[in-house]
Amino acid sequence: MPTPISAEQRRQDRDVLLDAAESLFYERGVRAVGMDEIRSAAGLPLKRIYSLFATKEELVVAMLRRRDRRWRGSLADYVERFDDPRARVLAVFDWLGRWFAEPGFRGCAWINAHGELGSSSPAVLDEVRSHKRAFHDQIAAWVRETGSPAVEPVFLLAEGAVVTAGITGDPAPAEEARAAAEALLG
Amino acid sequence: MPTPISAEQRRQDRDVLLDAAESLFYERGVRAVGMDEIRSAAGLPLKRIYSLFATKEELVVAMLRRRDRRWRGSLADYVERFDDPRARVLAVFDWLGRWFAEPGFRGCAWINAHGELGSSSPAVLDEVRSHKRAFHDQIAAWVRETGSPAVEPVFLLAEGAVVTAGITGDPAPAEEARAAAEALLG
DNA sequence: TACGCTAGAGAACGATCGTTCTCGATGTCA
DNA sequence: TGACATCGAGAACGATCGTTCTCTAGCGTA
Repeated sequence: MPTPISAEQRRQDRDVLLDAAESLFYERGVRAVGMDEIRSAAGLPLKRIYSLFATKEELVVAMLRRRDRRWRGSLADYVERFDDPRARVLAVFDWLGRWFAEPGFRGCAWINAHGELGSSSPAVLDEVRSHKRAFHDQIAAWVRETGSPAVEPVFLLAEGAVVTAGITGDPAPAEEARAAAEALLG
Repeated sequence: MPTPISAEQRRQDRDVLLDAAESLFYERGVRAVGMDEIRSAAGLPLKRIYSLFATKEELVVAMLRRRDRRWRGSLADYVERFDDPRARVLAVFDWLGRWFAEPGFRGCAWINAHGELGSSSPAVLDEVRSHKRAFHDQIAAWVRETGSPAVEPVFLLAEGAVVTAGITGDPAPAEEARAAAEALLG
């Protein structure tokens, strides 16, 4: 066999590819970014890209899935450094506030993907719904620990803050939502 | 002059065109819908379309603007049939719940447009921001009438409910947000 | 009636899309 | 060393995009 590609090389290429795809898709939207641009950003031959993901749609789904793992992992890491259940719930909004203030923040990648592709790609729709369900359940578990029944309001406040900060470019909704959550937790 | 087009014909064509564009864009996203499809849905020659709007982007902006007038008008009509300030704020969520339950509901057209075009079209971005500001200010005025300072939380709850109902397809967030608003108004 | 203009229908244009194919280079095994 | 499998680079493909152009039909005016 001449020059086969190692499993490790594949994993590494996959990561590089997903990095490029994620930042381009997030920045400009999915349909606005062509495969050629992803290719040049990733520095990978098109052939290799299509050997890793058969279609652009698969690449989008894989990118959303990896982003979900990282995004929710980072959130959990931040939140669970606190011991007090109430502090944990409020920490969610602090974490969101930091995220909103990051340069290039442009709202929620899943909400954006849903608006653009939700009606034409069942696979993307599934991925978006499963991310939102997971985020919801994460919040629900933390809220329940406080003994408060305000699970849904806290989730809706978080979603509202993400969307509003994404559109206005102002991270203030994180603090506003945090204050409201504080009041709702009682 | 041979067969010139009356101002009234233009207005009527404009409406038919915006109707077709609005439903197609809302249903499938902007980039997913081509001008030819809009043409056949509107039953208008391409030439007329481009005499009404010079570019697709202008058509999108005009469609968002007209939708904003209608959407906020319908909300205000519903809400302002109530006299009690508190009832008015809660009525916002009832109105949202009815909207969520409509067939074909697919979230907020402005949030969707923002995710898809916000980073590539300044005109669309402006339109989205101005709609959100107007909706925010509408809610703010109603909340202030109750004497409660909970302006931002009520707005964030509404936004969170719209986004969540749009993704899950379940209108329940309207009631959940309504209950939370009720608690926050005190 | 003949002319001038505009509207309609849709072909055409150049660009770009996602995806596949070609082809020469490269390195491995018999 | 020679045969061959696989790779990278990017041309090529067919489809589709937004937009413009062509051409004919038909009306209003002289």
